Amino acid sequence: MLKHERTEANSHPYDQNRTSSRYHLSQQTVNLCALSTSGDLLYARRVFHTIQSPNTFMWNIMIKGYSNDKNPEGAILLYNQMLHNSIQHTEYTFPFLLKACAKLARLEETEQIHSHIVKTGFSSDVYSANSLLHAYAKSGKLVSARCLFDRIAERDIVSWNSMVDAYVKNKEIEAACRLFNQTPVKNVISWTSVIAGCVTSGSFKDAIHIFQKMQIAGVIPDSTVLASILSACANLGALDQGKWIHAYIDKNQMQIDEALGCNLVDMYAKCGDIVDALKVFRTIKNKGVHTWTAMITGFAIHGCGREALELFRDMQKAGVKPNQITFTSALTACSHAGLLEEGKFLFESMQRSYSLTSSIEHYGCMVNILGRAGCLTEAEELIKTMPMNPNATILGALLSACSIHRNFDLGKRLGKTLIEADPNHAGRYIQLATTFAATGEWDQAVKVRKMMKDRGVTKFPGCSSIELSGVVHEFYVCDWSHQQMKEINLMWDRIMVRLRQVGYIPMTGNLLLDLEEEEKETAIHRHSEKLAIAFGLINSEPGTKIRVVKNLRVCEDCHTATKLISEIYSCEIVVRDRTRFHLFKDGKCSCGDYW
DNA sequence: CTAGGGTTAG
Repeated sequence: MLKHERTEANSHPYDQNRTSSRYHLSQQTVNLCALSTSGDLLYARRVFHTIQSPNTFMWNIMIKGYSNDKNPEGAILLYNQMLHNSIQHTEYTFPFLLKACAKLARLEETEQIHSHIVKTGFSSDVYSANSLLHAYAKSGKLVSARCLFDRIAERDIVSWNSMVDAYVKNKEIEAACRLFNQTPVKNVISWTSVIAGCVTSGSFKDAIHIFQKMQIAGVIPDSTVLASILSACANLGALDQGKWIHAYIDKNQMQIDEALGCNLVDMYAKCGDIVDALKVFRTIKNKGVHTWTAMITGFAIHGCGREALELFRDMQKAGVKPNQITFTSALTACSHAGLLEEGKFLFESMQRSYSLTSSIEHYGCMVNILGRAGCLTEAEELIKTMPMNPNATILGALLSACSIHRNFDLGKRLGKTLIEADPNHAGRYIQLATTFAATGEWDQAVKVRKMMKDRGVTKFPGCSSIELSGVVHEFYVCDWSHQQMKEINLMWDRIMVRLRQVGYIPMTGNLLLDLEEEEKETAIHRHSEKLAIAFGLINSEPGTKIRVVKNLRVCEDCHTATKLISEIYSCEIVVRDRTRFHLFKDGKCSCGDYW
């Protein structure tokens, strides 16, 4: 096809008196259009096709232009044309071409190009080898990538970094760290790769630790690594660390690009500081969909449904189109704030006005919204009529709604289905046992507990963390290893005395039935958030906000106790749950007791 | 004219 077009161009009258300077002009035009970010690839291609016999340089430029495009397919097509026309390669041809293959994760083409590289004698070119390594990694061919890496005679820093990144992207974090440690000379990209690897694998503390080592090694952070670290801070709820990064950015007058701004907003929001999140958000110019979505999510997890929806409208006024994730955030906002009608409207408009397909997550949000409002039949109906099979999350959401609205028949049915579907999930057994207990069917409840025990299913350990002067302290259920455990126990005893004075009764009904009543009390008082709160009260000035981050959802007893503690000690306690924030103040919680 | 690193939900 391409050849044909060129033949047509050749017959064009202007081409009859083509001069050398005209050729240069075309060359420059192609160059400019194909390479500049604001360039016009289509136009470059048109001009390219008017050139009778473009040299390799021009072909390379065109391939490069395509390799940077959203759809780099054209690079491969052009390369085929090049082969077809017997155009000679240069060492510049392969890196661009392989970049396109990498983007498209095209293994077959990568392998073919590999053999071309060998045949044409470019195997020793480190640029081509590194590009090839990267393309193999993107196709998931770790073994081929490593094999190639081992054979590169003169490995440079890019070879090492690409191989580390190959392990990271294929979820082999340990191998990545091993290779990183062997890397002879490291730059900021080397460090970023392992740090990002830690972040994606959930090792947030490791990420921060490695970042500190990076600074000790004298490597200057750039905005990419800071974006990763901010994400780690957001996940940990490490506000002080995050603020330090923000100050670093300001002090060094670093440009706040989309990703950095987005992560700053996300960090403040997830660390419980919605005011600063909004402050940063407002200063960001040219906000893209990521940034808007991060802020909407921030409002959502704080239970600020109205604000989230208002921002959703502002976003569209600003001409930014919401994507599927934006809708998940907006719907989550509705579910946490109990906005039934708004949620329904959003869910419908998503397909109608934005032609976005609803994923199972969106249906999940709707089930939560309907479930919270007590529309259980409607929620069940939605699950039945949705185009995909329900997963455990969605049925779990309906089950929670059943418990809240005391629809035990449906609850029991769902509980059984869920255990069958996911027999290693402890929470499902507990949900079902609790449902039986609620209807007085103790023997059934015991049976479910026993089934869980027999199958060796164990609860995911609850963990709460609290940041104190830049250090994140973690507490696990029934873990006594913290240095200050003695003081924490004494503090908790004192808290208990005052709690009982205001009429608090430990809620032990939902606990393991084979424990004595006293043991049950001990067990719930070892819940990680209670340890963290006691620790926070010991180590901070009276009146200081106490911020706790929990990996699971807060239990009802802890929720009640924390409300009372906020009143007794006149302090604000912010607990970040698995799904949202709870701001405890004057004996009340911002979630309105629905979570 | 070359190669490698980041973000929003659940």
